[in-house]
Amino acid sequence: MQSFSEENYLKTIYHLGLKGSDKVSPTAIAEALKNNPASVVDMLKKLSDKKLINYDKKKGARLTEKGIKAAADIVRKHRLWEVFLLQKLDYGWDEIHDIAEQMEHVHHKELADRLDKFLGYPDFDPHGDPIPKANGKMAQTFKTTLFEVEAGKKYRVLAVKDTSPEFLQYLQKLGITIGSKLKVLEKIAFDGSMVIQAAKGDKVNVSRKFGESVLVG
Amino acid sequence: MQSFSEENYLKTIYHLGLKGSDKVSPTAIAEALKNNPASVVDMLKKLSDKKLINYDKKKGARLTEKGIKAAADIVRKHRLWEVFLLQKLDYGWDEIHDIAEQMEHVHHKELADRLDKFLGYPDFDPHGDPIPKANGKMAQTFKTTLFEVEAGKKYRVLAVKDTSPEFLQYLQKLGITIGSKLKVLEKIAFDGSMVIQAAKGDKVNVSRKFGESVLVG
DNA sequence: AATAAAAATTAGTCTTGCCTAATAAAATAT
DNA sequence: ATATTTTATTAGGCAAGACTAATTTTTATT
Repeated sequence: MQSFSEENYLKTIYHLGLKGSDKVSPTAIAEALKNNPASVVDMLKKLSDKKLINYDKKKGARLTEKGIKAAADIVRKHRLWEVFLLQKLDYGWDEIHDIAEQMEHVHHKELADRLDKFLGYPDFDPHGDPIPKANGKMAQTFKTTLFEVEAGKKYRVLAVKDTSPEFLQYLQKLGITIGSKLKVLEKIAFDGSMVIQAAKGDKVNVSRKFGESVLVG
Repeated sequence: MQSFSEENYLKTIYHLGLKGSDKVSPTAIAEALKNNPASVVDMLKKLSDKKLINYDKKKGARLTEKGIKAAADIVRKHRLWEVFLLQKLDYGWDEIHDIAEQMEHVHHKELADRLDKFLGYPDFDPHGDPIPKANGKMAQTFKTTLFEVEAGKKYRVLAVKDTSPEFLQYLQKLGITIGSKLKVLEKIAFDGSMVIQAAKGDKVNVSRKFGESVLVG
């Protein structure tokens, strides 16, 4: 069993490993965790001893099979709890992350599976990130942004990429929430903006930035 | 904000304060937490400094207003999560305590209230213990054990007092679970045992110990 | 290749929360 | 009232996980 701190490192290495194409270095980890690089080196040593990572100055930190399993489990729980908090407790998009950050560390062998079942086996969390399955695999992150879709069609809002209060308040003002239906009326080639209409809203023109922040399907 | 450890001390002092008639002493706390008394003394000093308790060798540890609020909040979350785990995730009576022990430390100002609402404002947890309300008050713990009831009447199982695997397996074997209806057919004065019949079960004679472990209403 | 800049590492410290051992204080028994 | 036992407290240590400062190694620049 890992400590909270160890789990946070594993999670960070997992994310950095998937994201960046370059190696997962102590400085990168330190930056992500807002820790000191010296502390990171200590921890990398510890995680190496526990066979959760392989660390090599050249290649950076790499999760072992065991480490991947542990990290994916934490990410899985994090994202499942986010779904729970949003769907069941009616929390806002901007609040769920910090709470899930705590809940992901709750341990019990069947917890993730039971929660998954209770929530109806969701594939994505409310931020559009795929939820790892029990086997560690995850749905291909096939997110389409509103910006990419064709004019004239209807879509459903699946998630959002931006969780700033400003954006969320704007969405609220437009009557858009997760699950809302949107119709794309027109795409303006000039600046990437588009005219859309929410189920029970007026026609509005939204910016390219807006379009890129809304995930639909 | 308190650390996990501080929260566990507060919770323990809260419970010991309600239960026992005598003072909450370092040894009593140490025993409950399976800690060394010396460690307890350290922590009592710390909690005193934080104005969460008053400690006096004569009177023992007493929660301040602030301490009561903090402790009740933890207990509230613990018991609400127990209800969640049992009702929503279908965990067994014997498993929920340890998980709730972890979940009670998740912080967010509205969390308890939202969870409470989601669960339909339950008054008792699955072990029959009253759930503190948002204001810190709790329903009078008016638990009737099966042992105390009259013969000839029907009751509903509200909770259980004993959570040993042996007892829970026995219940399962008898087809009894939370919410089950029971009919008390006969009470045997000789040894306090009684003949009962579960909704879809046969007549069985159960011991006094059994009767005292089942809470009904 | 020499030098400057950035990254990694080591050494030493701090805080939290626990421990053991030793001592002081209080309660209980004789 | 004194001796014994129990309880509380102090002192000193330890491990985890963070930090700063100093040093070494690596990478980039000229």
